[in-house]
Amino acid sequence: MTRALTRKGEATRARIVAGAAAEIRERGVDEVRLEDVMAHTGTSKGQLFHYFPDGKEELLLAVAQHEADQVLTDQEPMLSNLTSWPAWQAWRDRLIERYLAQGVKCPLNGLLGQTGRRAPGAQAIVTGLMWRWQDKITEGVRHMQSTGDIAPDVDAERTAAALLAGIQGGVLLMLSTGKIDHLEAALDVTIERLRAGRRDDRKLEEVRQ
Amino acid sequence: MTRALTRKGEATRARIVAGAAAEIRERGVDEVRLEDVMAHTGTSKGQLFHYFPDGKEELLLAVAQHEADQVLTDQEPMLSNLTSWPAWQAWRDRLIERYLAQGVKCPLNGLLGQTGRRAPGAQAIVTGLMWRWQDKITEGVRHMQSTGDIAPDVDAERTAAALLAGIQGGVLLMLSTGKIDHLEAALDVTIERLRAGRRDDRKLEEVRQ
DNA sequence: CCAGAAATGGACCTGCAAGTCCAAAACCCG
DNA sequence: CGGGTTTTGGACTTGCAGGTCCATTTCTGG
Repeated sequence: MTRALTRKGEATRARIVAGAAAEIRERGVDEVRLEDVMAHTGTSKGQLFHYFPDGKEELLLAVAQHEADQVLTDQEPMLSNLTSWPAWQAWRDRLIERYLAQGVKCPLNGLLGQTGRRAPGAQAIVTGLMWRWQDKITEGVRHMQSTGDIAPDVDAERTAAALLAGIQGGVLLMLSTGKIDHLEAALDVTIERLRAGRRDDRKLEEVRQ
Repeated sequence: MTRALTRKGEATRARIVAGAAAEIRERGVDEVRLEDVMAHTGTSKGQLFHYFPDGKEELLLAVAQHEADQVLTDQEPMLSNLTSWPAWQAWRDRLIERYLAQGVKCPLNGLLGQTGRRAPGAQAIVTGLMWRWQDKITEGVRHMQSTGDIAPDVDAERTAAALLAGIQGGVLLMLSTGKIDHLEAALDVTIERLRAGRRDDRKLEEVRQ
């Protein structure tokens, strides 16, 4: 019943989701009409409601999932290999690069605020994304602790939460200011301090000896 | 010409803005119809368009300004007196308290994403708010440096940017997770490290002597 | 090649919410 | 008071975007 999609159907559905996502990134959630999606993807209204019987809401949900997946994928393989300071730097650079390229077009922007109220499901998708994201960072911090690059008394979970907050806020501020400074500051200050804290410890030990 | 409001008119206008703001906080920007505002403020359509000739857009702009002003006001007098560690703590506590009380109802939420595209003016309002906010924090950091509580080599501007990003991200994450953990983590980790950095320096100096 | 199912196109319907308009009431000031 | 202005109420218009429907075409499996 729920499974009745031909290969062609599958393709069309994917095309609609991708097109809608692009359109939303470009114009914003509430500026996008179904008609825009149709024009942009070369589909008809019949198709839209064939693949998304619940209409716009269902489509937005699919787009949300699509975009959320993309966010983490774009950070790989760096995000899953935060095992040395150069690796952290590479991840940091990738983030900056990605959001610089993306500019003001943030896929999650609309998802959080507006869509979040409309579709309760969207909220869940975003929340899930954030958890996964934070888990990856926590994992990275723990690994650095295991190699002695980060002091063992650092609360990995808490630090990851703070760093994630900094990233999200940095992106958010980029949306209104148009500059990437806050994202850079949040990333660099946090990472620098993680390193510096350890370096100070070492200095302390060196001096004490 | 631009000035033709009686005291009564002034009052009505203010009532409309305040009512609309409340409604938006409660239901979200795009769920609020002019009719809702009318019902909630006991006004008629004629009045709405009398005080806001450009309609919804102009009203939203007025609401944005109203809310933006409120955000900083709510942090006073702490925000303007970040002159000791207890003062920083008091400010931090005020922020947490405020956002805990506010819950998921963030006035800026809609302003950034959705309204930002609709009304270019709203973008400017939010950006202005962020600048003023960051300036206050920078000032606080500088003051702490002048009293020797924060190391002089700390980049005040950059640190403030990172802290502001953390706050914004923390609030944002609260909107989707419903928990205040990220905001707490962002504030505490950053402030703790500002203090710890200095403490380490002192330890270093003590040990060296 | 042929049923039956899926995919497609597009005309049509419908409801709603922003915006218009004007007449009546309240108000201000000399 | 009284004339002019502001304020108020609410009926009416309008456009639009989401959603419905069905006829037609294309695909799939045997």
